[in-house]
Amino acid sequence: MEPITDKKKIIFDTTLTLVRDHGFHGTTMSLLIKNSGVAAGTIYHYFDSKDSLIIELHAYIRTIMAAALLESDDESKSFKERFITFWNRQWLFYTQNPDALYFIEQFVNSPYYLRCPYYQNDHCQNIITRFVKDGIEAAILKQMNFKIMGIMVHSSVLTAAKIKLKDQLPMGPEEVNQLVEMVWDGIVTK
Amino acid sequence: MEPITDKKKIIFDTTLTLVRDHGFHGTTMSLLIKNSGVAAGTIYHYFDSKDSLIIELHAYIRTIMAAALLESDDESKSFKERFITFWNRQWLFYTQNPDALYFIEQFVNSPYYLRCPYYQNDHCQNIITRFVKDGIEAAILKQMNFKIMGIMVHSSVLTAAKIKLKDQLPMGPEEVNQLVEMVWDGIVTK
Amino acid sequence: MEPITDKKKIIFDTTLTLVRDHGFHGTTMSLLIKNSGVAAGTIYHYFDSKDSLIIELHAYIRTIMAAALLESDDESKSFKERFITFWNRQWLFYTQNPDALYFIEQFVNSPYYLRCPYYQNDHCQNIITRFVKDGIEAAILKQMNFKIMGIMVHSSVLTAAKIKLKDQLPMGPEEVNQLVEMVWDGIVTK
Amino acid sequence: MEPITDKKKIIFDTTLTLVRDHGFHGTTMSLLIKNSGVAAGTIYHYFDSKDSLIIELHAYIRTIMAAALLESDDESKSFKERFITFWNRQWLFYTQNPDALYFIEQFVNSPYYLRCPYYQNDHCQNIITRFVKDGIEAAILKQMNFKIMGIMVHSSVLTAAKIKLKDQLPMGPEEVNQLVEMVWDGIVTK
DNA sequence: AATGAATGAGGGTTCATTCAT
DNA sequence: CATGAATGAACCCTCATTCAT
Repeated sequence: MEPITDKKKIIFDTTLTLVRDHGFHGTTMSLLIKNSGVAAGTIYHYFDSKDSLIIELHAYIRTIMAAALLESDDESKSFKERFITFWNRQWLFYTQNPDALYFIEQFVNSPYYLRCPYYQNDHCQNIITRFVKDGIEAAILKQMNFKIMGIMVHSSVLTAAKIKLKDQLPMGPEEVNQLVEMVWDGIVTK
Repeated sequence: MEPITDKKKIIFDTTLTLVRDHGFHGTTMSLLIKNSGVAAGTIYHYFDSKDSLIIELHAYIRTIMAAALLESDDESKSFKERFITFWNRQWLFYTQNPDALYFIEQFVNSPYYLRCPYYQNDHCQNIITRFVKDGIEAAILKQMNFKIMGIMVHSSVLTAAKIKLKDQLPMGPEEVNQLVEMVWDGIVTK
Repeated sequence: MEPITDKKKIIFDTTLTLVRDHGFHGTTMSLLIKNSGVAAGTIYHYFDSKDSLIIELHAYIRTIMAAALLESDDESKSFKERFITFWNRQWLFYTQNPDALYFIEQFVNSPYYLRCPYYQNDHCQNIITRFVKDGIEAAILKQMNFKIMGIMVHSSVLTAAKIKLKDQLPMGPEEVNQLVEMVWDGIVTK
Repeated sequence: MEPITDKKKIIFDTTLTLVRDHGFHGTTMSLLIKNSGVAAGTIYHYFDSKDSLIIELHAYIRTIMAAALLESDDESKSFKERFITFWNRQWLFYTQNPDALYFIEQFVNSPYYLRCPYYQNDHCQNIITRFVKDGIEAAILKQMNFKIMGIMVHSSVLTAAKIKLKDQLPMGPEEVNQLVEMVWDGIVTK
């Protein structure tokens, strides 16, 4: 990925905020122009179209997210401990980047998603999936399709983060621990 | 709920299909007019605006879904068996009504949702939540906030159904059974 | 003119109020339907179109106005006294029927007016004009085109009434008397 | 007042013509777009809405009119001569700018007018009113509310111009002189 | 006579996008 | 690189009007 210029970053960040506040549909180019302070022509200098801006923004978020998730995985620890770390790291990313979460949720459930080149083999969850795969092969986790299990685990993070962000139910450290235990109990071999 | 006139039903059904094919934003009134065969004025005779059509459609789907889920719950069976039945019934509804699933997913992740009167206490999942609550109180299920558990369980159905509908991973009866077991193992008291 | 049925009167009166409140353009058929409580079909039973409703309403107002103005003209009085009576009668009609005044003002300045059969020889002011004509022929009033003088006199009533109705300038009996005197001094032979 | 760009002037002029030909209501945006040759988006680049276009156009006409009326007032002449000059200048403006006259008449009798910031203290007639005020204070004119007299005088010009433009009654220099004399005789102290 | 559901042309307006500067 | 005036297709919606009941 080419280095991201200042203008591009401004455009990305503004779009992200707009999508959170006005939804996908409500994020019009004219709003983006107004809020970013970047001229129409300039935006079209960096992006072919609104669609490709959205798609590139999605890729950009994935890059950031991947960086956040790939921090040191201490292989000396137990598998369960490593799983909990993975789950929490993803949880942290989503809860600390609510704009990104909201954007991704909208993106994945929109026709845009179908146009992504990586649409097939990636649900922003490759990392967790690969880890899960190892667990299944080592017979620590239940014997089932690892991709399905990966998606289910990732979905549990996503759902938990959305509950947290909606701020209508208690979701402190205790509740989070309960949740990870619940997910772990579900996937681990009995 | 008042009886739904023919015209209203036609409008609802056409909208549902359109949202699946073109997404929320791509479902324009002119498309709806063309595909439903109902005149613009007529649509606005029944609905105040496009927005309220969408919101009413959501309420309509929920009514249908509730009816599908509330079929006889055999209390003589074991709690686990009853849970599996609940899970499967919801799964069936989503996989047999993919338009509804797609619509709901878009709806819930859009600014529309915030405007629903029932936004607070209902995620189209009250039924499963109430059941889960009983299980927790009976100490069959883990001691945790029942609303959170309800949302998590419902989310597992939703995610599974989406995997099925995307049709890129195997999701036959066997996989479904594995999934329900996985979810059950997660929530049941150890 | 045929006797006016109840429904017709309701429609007329509602239209008059609507035109005052929302202006000519803002008086839509659907508003009229809602406010009058008369069904769309019924309105179209009595009137060919919105245009003809408006035009008939204008004719209706003129009939009412003519009746109000044609009250006994005491020919034994002096010409000036009779003039003042005429002026005041017209003034009273306009100030007591502001809806009618507002309607007429809008009507006369709209393309509707051109379509009136009586457009040519009547400015709702025939009565004053005929009276003025007598005064000119009797050399009491200045020698000039009597139609022009009639229009000018009528215009003075209209303008005075509008000032009164706008209620931003003092317009009590004294001011009205000053005004009639002013107009009289203008038209009377020196 | 900021300098008016070419596009804005084209839009103004086209609107003025359209309002004369089709009335206020009949001046649709699509007609304006077609006749002006300016794209829809461009019109909305300069004006917030059709309403504000109309309101700004009114302000624009007033500016032009004020300029036309404010030409040299020779204070060495007699008050009557100066009055006649004022009256005639206003008369000339209206008869030479019939579009403007027709527009103003419609505007003043429409709900738009109420939304003007200058609605209260200005009937496009401040100039004549100020002049009249001086005459009253100098006891040349009758003792009465100067604002009312100003409105009445202005109304006489307006009515005379409308007679002229309707072209159904003779309104040559002679008739105009008769009219000014009539108005003067009305307002001057006896 | 009276209703009001149904119509669809046309209303005002916004949109993503372009291009001369 | 950057600008923002200009574009016109397409948007949502309202309108006067009709007609089966």
